[in-house]
Amino acid sequence: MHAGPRFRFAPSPTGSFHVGGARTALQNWALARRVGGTFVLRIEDTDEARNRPEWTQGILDALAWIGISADDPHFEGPYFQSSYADAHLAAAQRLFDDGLAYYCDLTSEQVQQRAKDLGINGYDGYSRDRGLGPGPGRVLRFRVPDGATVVDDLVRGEVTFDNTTIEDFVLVRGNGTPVFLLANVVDDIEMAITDVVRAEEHLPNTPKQQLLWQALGRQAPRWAHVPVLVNEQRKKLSKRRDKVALEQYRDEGYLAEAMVNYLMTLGWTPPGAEAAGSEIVSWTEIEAAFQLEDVTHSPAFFDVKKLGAFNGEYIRMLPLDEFVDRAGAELPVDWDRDRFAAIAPHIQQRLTTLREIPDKIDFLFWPDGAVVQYDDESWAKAFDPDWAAPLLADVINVYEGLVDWSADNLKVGLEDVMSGYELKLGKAQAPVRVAVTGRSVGPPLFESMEVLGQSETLRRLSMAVAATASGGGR
RNA sequence: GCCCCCAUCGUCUAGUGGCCUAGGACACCACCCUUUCAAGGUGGCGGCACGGGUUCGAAUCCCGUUGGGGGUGCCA
Repeated sequence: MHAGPRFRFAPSPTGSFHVGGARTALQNWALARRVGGTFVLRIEDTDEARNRPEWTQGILDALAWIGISADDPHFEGPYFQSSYADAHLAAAQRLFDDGLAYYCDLTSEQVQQRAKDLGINGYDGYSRDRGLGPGPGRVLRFRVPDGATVVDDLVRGEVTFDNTTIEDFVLVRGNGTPVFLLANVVDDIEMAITDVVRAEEHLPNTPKQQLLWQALGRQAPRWAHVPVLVNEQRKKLSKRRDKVALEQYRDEGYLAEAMVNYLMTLGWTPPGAEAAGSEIVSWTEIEAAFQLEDVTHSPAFFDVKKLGAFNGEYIRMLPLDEFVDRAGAELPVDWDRDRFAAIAPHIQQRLTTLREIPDKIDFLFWPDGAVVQYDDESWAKAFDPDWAAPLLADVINVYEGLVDWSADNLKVGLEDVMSGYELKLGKAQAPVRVAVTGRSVGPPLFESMEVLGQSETLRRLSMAVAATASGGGR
């Protein structure tokens, strides 16, 4: 337990973890650790969520993936909103007793009707002075005081709201249950939260919350509203339209380090990034430097392309054995791990995500004797020249006699053959590549053939020669 | 409707009145390297929304316009 500031992160379980949530979690985490404070996790659970413990576990897993570990001394929780229900109602009662809230018997339809008739917006304070007590169907409303509410925001400065634009909002529903806004504030008070760092979409509700803190006799926390993440249409990232599930990126082979780094550069630039000519920064550096005052004010487009660029860099930075390890998890279980390790150094530089690996090297793992499925376009291009088939035959001859089956020798062998055709390596390798891999692009050819082995390589080469003789790739 | 926020290359951003001929990153283009594809290297394209002020001087301060976003429930 740390004595410092207490940052809260309060996700609602929905079955998937939003990348925007991941970013605010990370920001809270960086701050909490840097200032020696606490990251307080509170699950805003609902009835549905309570019946689905795996949703809560999903949040914990997602947080752990991006480096926010429940075992860390700066981590506290998880707490659950539902377990504070009594406190929510007690607070409501206090507000009523103190005259800071009052009951109203208007239904929402009636409120709407009144607004329409009077030509006003929302609720007009109809029951403010009617002295109603609690009763079935009656809601408890907060008595918004006169004046103005100034929200002092760490990223935006002072934001002033005229209290006349804030209607007497509901605290407790007609059925006796507290609304989210009240629950939220009471929870924050119960958990002694001192810093609320969250997405900008919550800014308009902040004056209500601040008023509630004050009415409950507490000093409001420090607020910070960071810009939202948007899609290419500049709309808030939504589950419906956009790819926002952190788990999905994880499953597609994005590295947590890359995701974390990218997320943190949205709305903030690590100091020194410009001088270094790179935005790739370690978490240690991020944690040491991140501060709310430096966060941008405008929404940021979540650019998967740039994420991919970061991811590629992180993959390339991995030590080879670690790359083999992590990539191994993405491979079909029946693939020979030693064989993969042999080709690994040659594909590490060619990836955006780990997920792409199988498609790039599947030809190394076809069962022996398999019929090569040629890509039509690749075949047509490689075997269109009339030298292709004869060259392949010559290559087979040379390769059959190779004693030391190594990439270097394979290269020399092809070079010997191609000199007779006055070809450059770039051209000459094409039919060989298509014959062996079925495609015109892929990992370095000679290294691939070395891994494939002599007999299987020769078999495939012969197969292609036979196919040219019969007039096509299929 | 009402309230709030925002506005620098296509995108993410640096910039807090003179260091700005507006810098970097991603993307894009060209060239180099090259065993296809990448990676790497070099170079290029490309921006202060608009209009008024303030000031000797404005991307930077003020006002307005326009544009974008968010909020606005007896949802969470």
